[in-house]
Amino acid sequence: MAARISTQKKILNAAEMLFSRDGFEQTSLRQITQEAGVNLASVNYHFGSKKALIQAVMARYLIVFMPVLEEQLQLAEQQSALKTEELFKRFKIPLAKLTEVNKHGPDIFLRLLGFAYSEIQGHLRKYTQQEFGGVLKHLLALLKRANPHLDEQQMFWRLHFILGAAVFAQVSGQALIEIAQAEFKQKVDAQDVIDHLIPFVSGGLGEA
Amino acid sequence: MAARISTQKKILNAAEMLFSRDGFEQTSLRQITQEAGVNLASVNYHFGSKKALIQAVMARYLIVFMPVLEEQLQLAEQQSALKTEELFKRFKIPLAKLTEVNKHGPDIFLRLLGFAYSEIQGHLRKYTQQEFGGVLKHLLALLKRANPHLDEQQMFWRLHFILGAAVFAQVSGQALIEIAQAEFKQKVDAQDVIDHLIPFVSGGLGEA
DNA sequence: AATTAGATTAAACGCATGTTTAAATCATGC
DNA sequence: GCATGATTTAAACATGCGTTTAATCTAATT
Repeated sequence: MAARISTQKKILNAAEMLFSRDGFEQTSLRQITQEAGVNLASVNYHFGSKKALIQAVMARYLIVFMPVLEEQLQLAEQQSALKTEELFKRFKIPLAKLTEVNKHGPDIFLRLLGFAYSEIQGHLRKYTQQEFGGVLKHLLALLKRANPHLDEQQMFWRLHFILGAAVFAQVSGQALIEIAQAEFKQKVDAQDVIDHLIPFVSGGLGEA
Repeated sequence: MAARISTQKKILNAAEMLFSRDGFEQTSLRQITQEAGVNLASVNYHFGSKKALIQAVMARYLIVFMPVLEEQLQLAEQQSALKTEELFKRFKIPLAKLTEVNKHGPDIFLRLLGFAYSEIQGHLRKYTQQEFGGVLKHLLALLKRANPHLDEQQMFWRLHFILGAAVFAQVSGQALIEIAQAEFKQKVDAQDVIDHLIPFVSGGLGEA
C-alpha cells in the first residue's frame, strides 16, 4: 500500500530532521530536497522561501505545544502556594504531548527552539510573539508570583540566564549527550537533560 | 603626528570590533578589510586564512586573561573553605585586566567567547585547549572541591548549563543590555551582567 | 642609483547559496 | 478524450563568500 506522502510533508519531514540536527543556517535547501527526494524548486513553490519553510517546521510543534502549556499554566494559577520548580515541571506535559507529532518530538522541538534562539531568526521571534505571546506573558506573571523576593531587575536577568542555559543545553545537546553517555556509560535523552536542568534553574532563581 | 598603524593591527582592530558585534560567521573578510581601510587580500597575506585571523583576535585577549586567572586560582586554592560564589568572583580580576588591551576589553572578550562557543569553532576549542588546558582543568578541580555534595553527573550537567547561561548572556548581550537599559532606565555594561550572573550560577550549582 | 625582498593592489577563481524561469508532466473535471 | 490548472523538473540566475594570482608599488641594502 505505502500511503502516498505529499511533497509538502516530505519536505517538512526532511527539513525538520536536518534543522534539528545541524541548525537552520547550516542546512541548505539542496540538502533538504535531496533528503526528501524531491526537486529543489519545490520548496519555493510550496512554501515561498526558506524562512517560510522554517516557520512551517516550527508551527507543526508550536500549534500542539502552546495550547497544552497554557492549559497547565491555568492549573498552576489555581494553586495557592506557587513554587518555581513546580512551575517548570509543568513544561513536561506539553513537551510529552509532542510525541504525537513525532516519536522523538520533544527532543526535536527543544533543539529547534535552541537553534531558533541562538541563530538570529528575527522572523521566528516575531511569529512566535504574535501567535503565542499571550501564553508567554502568562508564564512570566506566574514566575513573578512564585518569586516575590526577586525585584524586577533580578528577575529580568535570571530569566534570560535560564533561557540561555536551556537553549545551550539543547543546541549543544547531541554533543553533550554523547559526551555524557561516554562518561557515565548509560543512555541519556532530552528528558534526562530536562530533569537535570530543572533543579539547576530553580536553584538559580531561588536565591536572593 | 598620527602614529602609523600597521596593516596587521588595523585588520585585528576592525575584525575584533565586527566579530564581537556580529559573530565570526556573520562577519565577512570584505566587511573587515573595508572597515580597516586595507585591501581584501591582505588578510590572507598577513594571517593566512580567516580561521587564523579569528585565532589571532582571540589570542590578544587570552594571553592576558589566562595567566591572571591561573594566578587567582592559585590564591583560591590556599583558602580552606572554598565557596562556589567566591570562585566565580575570581573571574572579575582577570577580566578587569583586559582594559589594558582595550577600553571595553572585558565586554568584547566575553562576547567573542560567547560566539566562539555558540558557533561551532572547532579550531578555536582545539587552540584554547592546547594553550590553556591546564588552567581550565585547575578550575574544574576547584569547583569539585567547592561542591562535594554534587556527584560527577550532576556536576557535569550543571557546569554546562552555567556555560550556556554565560555564553547566552554575552551573545545576546547587546540586545539584552539595551532592553534592560530601556526597562530600568540606567546604564548597564558587561560587568553588571556578570554581577547578576554570579549569584545565579552559584545558586544553581549549590542545590543538591 | 640599482637591486631586491616585502607589502599592497585589482582582478579573477571556484564554489555554494537561495531564488526564478520556462518547459514538461500529471491529474482532474467536463 | 481532451482541456485546464496544478505540480514537477532541469537549468540558469544573481549574489556573496574565502582564497589565489600576478602585477605593481615601497623601502631598505648594496
